[in-house]
Amino acid sequence: MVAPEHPFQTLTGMRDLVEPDTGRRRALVATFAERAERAGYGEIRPPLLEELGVFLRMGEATDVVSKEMYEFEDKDGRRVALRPELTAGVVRAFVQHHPPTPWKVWYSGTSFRRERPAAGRYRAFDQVGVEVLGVDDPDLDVEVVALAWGSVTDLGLRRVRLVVNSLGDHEDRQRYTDAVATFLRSRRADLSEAARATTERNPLRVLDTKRPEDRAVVADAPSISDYLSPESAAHLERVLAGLRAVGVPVEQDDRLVRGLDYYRRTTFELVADSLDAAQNAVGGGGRYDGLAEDLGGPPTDGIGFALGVDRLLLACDAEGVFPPADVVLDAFVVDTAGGETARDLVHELREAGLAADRRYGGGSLKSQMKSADRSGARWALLVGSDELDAGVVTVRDLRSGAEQVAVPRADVVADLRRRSSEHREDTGT
RNA sequence: GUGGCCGUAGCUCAGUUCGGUUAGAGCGCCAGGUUGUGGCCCUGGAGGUCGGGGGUUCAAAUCCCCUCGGUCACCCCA
Repeated sequence: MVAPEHPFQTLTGMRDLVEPDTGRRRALVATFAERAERAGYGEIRPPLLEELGVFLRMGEATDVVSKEMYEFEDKDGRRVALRPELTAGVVRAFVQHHPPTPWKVWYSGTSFRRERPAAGRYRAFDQVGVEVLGVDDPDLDVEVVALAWGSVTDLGLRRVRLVVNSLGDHEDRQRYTDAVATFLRSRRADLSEAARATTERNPLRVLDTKRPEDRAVVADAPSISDYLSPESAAHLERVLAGLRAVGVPVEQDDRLVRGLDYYRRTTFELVADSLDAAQNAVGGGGRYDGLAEDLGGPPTDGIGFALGVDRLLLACDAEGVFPPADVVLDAFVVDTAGGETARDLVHELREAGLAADRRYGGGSLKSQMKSADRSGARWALLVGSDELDAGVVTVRDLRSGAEQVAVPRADVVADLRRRSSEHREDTGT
């Protein structure tokens, strides 16, 4: 081994997550999983690495495919890529295993995009989401969108809006895209240079530009609502009516387009008003009715969404909700009489289901008490030479300041269990 | 990928304008004050390649170039 020239550090856009962030993310995923499973969804964990072709259906013109994927040739000479999202992999799994439909799955996991990092945007990022394959019924759209909405409100977020639109079926979308492109070319002189380039590559993307000069032009652009087939329009109406019926506040926005090529008909986005406009989309999704066929399967309707965990938590911070929970310790053992009691007692406490820790390497009573205090433990269990001689352990409440008591060594675990359950009842935890 | 700003102790930052004693503060950490008691207070201590490399200079945290990382806007997207 040769020592590195520079200390190793995380790659650009990647980070080490530690407590309390890790615990907060566990809680977020648990909350999401609970809601999804209540609605009949089962968990799926597709691999992080897939054949490159699985992801190309997102659209060759999208940045995600054209320049942001971590792709390489493996030692077998296959073109492979780290997943930039989970939908394509889930649909690939559907095509590969042909499970009975409807197939309802939820997921949580990390994806990778080689972009310039920004607030709430990393090169390795976590999402939670669901996909449903095999159902063409607008009431399923209602279920999926309501699930996304509920997942956000479960966290306590209030300043989030749900925006819904329809891109129509394949033909609608194509006709509309052509109309938008024609319109934008007619107003070419008024557009920014970047928007002119986007017009030729992916005209719909221009519709949600954030540049003021382009926004003025886009305001005059044709509306998708004039290009929807009667079937697509009816589908959208049924979805909107359904969401209102179940009490999900929804806004319709005929300028909402989503980045990936596979979206058809229903599309939606969750926008956090508490975040800066650049990264305020905390989640989004929609129908992708042709995707399974594109991946070699039978024609199958599909719909799903993904929520960005980093942005959700950013929004939670901005609203002061869903705070990270402290790690709770029941007992901290302080032993200045040789250490055998600490060694044995923490083990007994843990085996009995209590959370217990101690300090290693000895130290004065004072310094061990400082460790006990910092640990956040509810009780300190003290063992000095006096206790050892008397066969007892001194139990000290570190929060109330109440008088400490001597408990026979043999009864300490049972005593702590009793105190702990009483304490939980008191605090309702 | 383009442009702006930033990088000094574990953390948050001062010092950079106009180069010049041993590079500082608060918090945190360790120890003592209290030879068996945490939090508050007092005292002391440890801890720094000034992101890295090169250059200019008698002299660089400070000026110049390159580079790495972060951040904001654009692009794109969760």
